[in-house]
Amino acid sequence: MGTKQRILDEALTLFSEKGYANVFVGEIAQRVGIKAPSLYKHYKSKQAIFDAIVEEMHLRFLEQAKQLHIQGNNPAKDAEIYRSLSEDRLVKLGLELFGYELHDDYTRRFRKMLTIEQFHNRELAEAYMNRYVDDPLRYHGTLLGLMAAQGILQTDDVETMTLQFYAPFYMMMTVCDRDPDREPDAIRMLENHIRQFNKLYGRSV
Amino acid sequence: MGTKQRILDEALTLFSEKGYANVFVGEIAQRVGIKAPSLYKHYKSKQAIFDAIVEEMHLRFLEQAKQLHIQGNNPAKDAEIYRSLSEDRLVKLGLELFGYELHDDYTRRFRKMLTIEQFHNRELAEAYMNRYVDDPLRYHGTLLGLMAAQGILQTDDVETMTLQFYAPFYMMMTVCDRDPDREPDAIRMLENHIRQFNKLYGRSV
DNA sequence: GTCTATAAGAAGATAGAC
DNA sequence: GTCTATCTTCTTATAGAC
Repeated sequence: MGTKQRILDEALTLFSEKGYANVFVGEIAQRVGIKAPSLYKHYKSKQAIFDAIVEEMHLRFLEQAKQLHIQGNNPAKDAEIYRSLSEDRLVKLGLELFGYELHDDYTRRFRKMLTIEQFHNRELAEAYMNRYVDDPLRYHGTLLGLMAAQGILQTDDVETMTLQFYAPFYMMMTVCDRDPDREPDAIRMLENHIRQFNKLYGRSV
Repeated sequence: MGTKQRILDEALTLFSEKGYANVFVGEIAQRVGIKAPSLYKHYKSKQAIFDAIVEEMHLRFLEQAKQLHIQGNNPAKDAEIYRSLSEDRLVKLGLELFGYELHDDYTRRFRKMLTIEQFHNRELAEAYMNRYVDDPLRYHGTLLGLMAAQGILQTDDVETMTLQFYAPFYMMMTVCDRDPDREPDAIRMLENHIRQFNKLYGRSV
């Protein structure tokens, strides 16, 4: 990794742990293994580093959202896949998605940074909500909606069903971000959640 | 309100909007209507202001948790009350609790401050989780558990049922903290959630 | 308790040699 | 591109008059 990218990487780590204002340029430089003034050959200011991180994050989020959309673009097929899934397989899929959010290093650090900075930056608040509320609700809404249309799940209110499916994942994610030690318990609870959801909405047990 | 309390009040507002590091002592003083040096007659440092806020918050949270516990202390009675509740009344109760969290000024500002500062202060992360994850799960768990024991709700897994009940409230709270304009929609969704929950777990419609 | 003036120090950023 | 030395600005905090 080049120096320029390493600066972004170390800065992101620090911003996600302490917030922008609590990170000093010298600190970033030190981690990269250079002195603070050298850093200014790569970025013209501390703010420019932050902006570059945000831009990189937007690109990644956009790409990930697009991939979800592509998958969601052939929804009949997706729903067909889900129809044939055993409950165990469904649990595995759900927990894999959760595990990815928690363990993908960039994703996790971006999210923690957004959590800290959201209240004094409207753009970041929107990014957070798109990524962790609206996009997932849309994606799972499409999928669960198709399963409902096919009679795999039974409901006359897909929006509410989707909220009930996704909200526990969201909550447990914020818990594990704060305290990674709670991950095993979170996984256990989410597994029970998926099985229970499956039962409640009428899939065979 | 005395000057000493007004300092805490204005500081809390600023900390909840920008985070500790982005707030300058002069800014707090200005809002109170005094100059920065005068502020040091009331608190010996910026950190002391922050600490006083956190202490006040702990006291409030403790008291509120105690009230929940007192209510939860006669759980048979509580469950009996819930048994006789109409669905409409249940919806109203749930949304009132939600509205309190959103609109009570101190609570809202404490929570936003905690959200910002949680990652570089373990004590604050714990306070957040107690207040917004563990206490509510315990409280609602007790209540829903009693309703299940009396056959008002039907489940063999109270913990999961409680997660499914509470998580949507939690998620919508974080949404409204970021963008208060979304509150009407959040309320609509939560109302649907409560009704659906009520149906799914077997209360009469 | 509030003010003005100011000290003390930290942190972002630049100059210029190598 | 990296360094040392330095500038500038901002911010916390204190001194001392009223």
